[in-house]
Amino acid sequence: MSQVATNFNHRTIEYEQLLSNFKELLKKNSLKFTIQREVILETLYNSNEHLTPESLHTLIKNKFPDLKTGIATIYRTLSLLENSDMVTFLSFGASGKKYELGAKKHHDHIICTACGNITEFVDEQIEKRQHAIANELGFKMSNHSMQIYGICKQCQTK
Amino acid sequence: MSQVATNFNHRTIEYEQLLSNFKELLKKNSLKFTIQREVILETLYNSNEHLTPESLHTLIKNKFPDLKTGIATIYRTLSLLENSDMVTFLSFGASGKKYELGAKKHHDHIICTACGNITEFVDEQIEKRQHAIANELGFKMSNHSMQIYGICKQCQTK
DNA sequence: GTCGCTGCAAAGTCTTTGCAGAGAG
DNA sequence: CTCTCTGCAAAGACTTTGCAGCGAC
Repeated sequence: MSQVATNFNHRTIEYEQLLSNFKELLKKNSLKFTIQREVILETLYNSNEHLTPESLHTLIKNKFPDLKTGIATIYRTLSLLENSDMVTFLSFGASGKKYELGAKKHHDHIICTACGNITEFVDEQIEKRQHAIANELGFKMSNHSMQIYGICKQCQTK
Repeated sequence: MSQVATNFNHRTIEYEQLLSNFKELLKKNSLKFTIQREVILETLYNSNEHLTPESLHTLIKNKFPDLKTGIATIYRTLSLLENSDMVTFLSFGASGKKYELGAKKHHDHIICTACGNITEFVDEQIEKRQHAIANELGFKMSNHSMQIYGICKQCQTK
């Protein structure tokens, strides 16, 4: 186990669970558990934001300057996580892909077009209708997402 | 007026309306109405698909081989249309941006992850809830979008 | 005639890939 | 010890920009 890990400050039962899922996934595919992969997962977990590959990279470089993590590794790990459904990417607006941990409960997003902030929400009625619609159209639904765009309270008062 | 235009086969009142909005928009900004811009608008209008810049370019090259429309012009025109809200882009899945005319009535999308096809739909209940949610969260809603991902009927039987 | 537009090619971004050495199992 | 990972740099894919000649008005 890595030295680095002992520096993390937001370790929780939830995170331990996530980490062990990840390790299991790796083992099942004869992949290796490396410091880089751990740091990426942990950073995604500890961030409240939705991260781009670039911002993830910067965060990691700042927190672990000695690790010299390459951007290519970030991309490789994100797509590994994405293919294993541990992470979901959002591609709202202009600014490229943003990633979030998919382990979290399903939710939708409401995005402020002024400040770029993203708030999460869930609405049961909408969830139900989405299933109904997929059925009506003969689709076998695997996933869904919804975004509302607007101006948030704070930006309205500015 | 261009020679080219007389070749189009799906001219409708709706299209004429769209075209005249476009011309007005151009005039207002002292921009010029060119054959290329006309062809792009018309091709977007006549296509039932959601087009990528690349696929738009190919369509146009095939239909008007003499025009030698450059890909750069496609990009420039799409972003002009986008900034004027005449066109909306969707960025589902992996395959980059797809554009659709925004003049059409609002609708959501259900996407087959096997064949990539996109079907449009509208659901009143969902529309209502979206407005309600934005209100609850103090957002001034400007727009929203929803996607359902799954496997379509045809792909299920394959 | 003026001034914006276009195609082309070059330059930018963002993302992926090849490779040789490092490191997990 | 084996075989996957990693960082680096080079290559790709996609998009934007600079420029000189063309064309709408």
